[in-house]
Amino acid sequence: MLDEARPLARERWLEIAERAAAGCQAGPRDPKQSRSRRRQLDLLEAATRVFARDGIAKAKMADIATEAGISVSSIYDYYPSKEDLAYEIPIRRLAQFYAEFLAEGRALTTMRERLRLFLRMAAEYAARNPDWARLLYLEIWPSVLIEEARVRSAIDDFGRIVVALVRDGADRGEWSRELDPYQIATILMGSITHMIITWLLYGRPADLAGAAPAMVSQLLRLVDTCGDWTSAA
Amino acid sequence: MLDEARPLARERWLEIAERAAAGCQAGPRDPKQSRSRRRQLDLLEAATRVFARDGIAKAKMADIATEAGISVSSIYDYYPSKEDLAYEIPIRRLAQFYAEFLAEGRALTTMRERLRLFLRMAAEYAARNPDWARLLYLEIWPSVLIEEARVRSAIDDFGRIVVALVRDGADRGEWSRELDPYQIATILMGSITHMIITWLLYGRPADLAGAAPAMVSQLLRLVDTCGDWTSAA
DNA sequence: CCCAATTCCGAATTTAATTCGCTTTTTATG
DNA sequence: CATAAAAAGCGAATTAAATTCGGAATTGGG
Repeated sequence: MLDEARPLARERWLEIAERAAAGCQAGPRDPKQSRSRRRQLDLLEAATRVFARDGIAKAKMADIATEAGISVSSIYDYYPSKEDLAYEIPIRRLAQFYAEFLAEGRALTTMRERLRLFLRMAAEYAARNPDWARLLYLEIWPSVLIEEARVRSAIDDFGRIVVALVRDGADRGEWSRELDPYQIATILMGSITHMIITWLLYGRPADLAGAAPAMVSQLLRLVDTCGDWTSAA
Repeated sequence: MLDEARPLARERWLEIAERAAAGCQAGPRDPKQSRSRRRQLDLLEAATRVFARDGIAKAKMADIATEAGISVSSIYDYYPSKEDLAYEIPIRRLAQFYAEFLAEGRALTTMRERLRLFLRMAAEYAARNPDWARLLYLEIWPSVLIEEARVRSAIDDFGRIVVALVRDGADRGEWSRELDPYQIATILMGSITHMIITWLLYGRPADLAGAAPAMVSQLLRLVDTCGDWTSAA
């Protein structure tokens, strides 16, 4: 049943990560004039700050407009509603995140290293973009209400990539086929996102990006039959 | 430095769990008439359903009032705002959950078993009360905005208990002192809550309570120097 | 059965998102 | 450069929904 003679056959993770990195076309409006294009970016940045500070529900369009230096009604020339404005933010950044992962992940040789990279990058990306992370992890990710296909899909890609990496690793014989890929993926994603959320809410660990590698090492022991014991810094 | 002669010294988990189970006094209003007392419970149940279905932000007080069979303005005789109404729900149920854990946990002898129990119960409780779980895990837990001390404290107790169990276990020599209790607690809580969230959002695993024990076994391998390999069902 | 406390509710009031119609700015063109 | 069409911008309504208010109805003890 073992087939070691299939090193590069169907790399699930590549296919999924490529699609995820490409996503994010067809935004609500594509400004023709350059002033407008600049304003749209200002608007997105202002919205990110206000949403991160007040939460989507409590944030006022008036505050966002002031912060962006435009009028309230102009916002509606860019996005049909407050929610659509909020959703655009993770959609764009997630695609960028997946693209960065793809670029760095290609260069690696094992699924184990790619898994390590992906989880580490998730923490680093959050540490580098705290406002965006607040919005994504504390407001949008868990929300029941989001049927908006583009957001849902961008978020789901996160899980799909982790599952694909775990399965690809099993295919390559980097760990046992007995492991349930969904269970392992749940543990990996859950632990990292929980660490990020704890950091966002309580500021602990103080150095999120610094703590991530140790966490990831600890987690990866789970995919080994019997992990080594050195890395629990 | 090792002190094996301190088996029962200061059981952190007991102290914390007792306080957590006691919490939840001093609700916004304590009805004097019996009709009113009954109505308040109807109101909380109606609110749980509507909040779970629509989310706190989109839920309409009018819907809750209709569902509870009272008028909109009467709700304000019980709770000062929509949010306070929403917060009351997890406050009550969490205290009940901690009380159940305390009752069952006392009977056990090792911290390892208590940890296993706590995590399994969290999944079972969510599976038994899906509306409540939607509200807690998808809306309230991650919310930045909750400064309301009673909610914050009830939720924080969840983490405090897990950390306490991990530390008590180390004190008793059930596992290594080298382990970072915060890191381990993050993994345990993050994995379980992520499993619950996935179940709430996507219905997978189909049988949440059934899948929990295997997940917990897998997780507990992390506190062993080298775990056994049989339980990854 | 009656009174005071408690509970209840319909009708304002208020806040904030969204829409609308007109003005200003930009870009392309003769 | 002048100018018209397209694009972008805005203030003033409109609308939706939470919250407040002032009395009407109900309850429980005497």
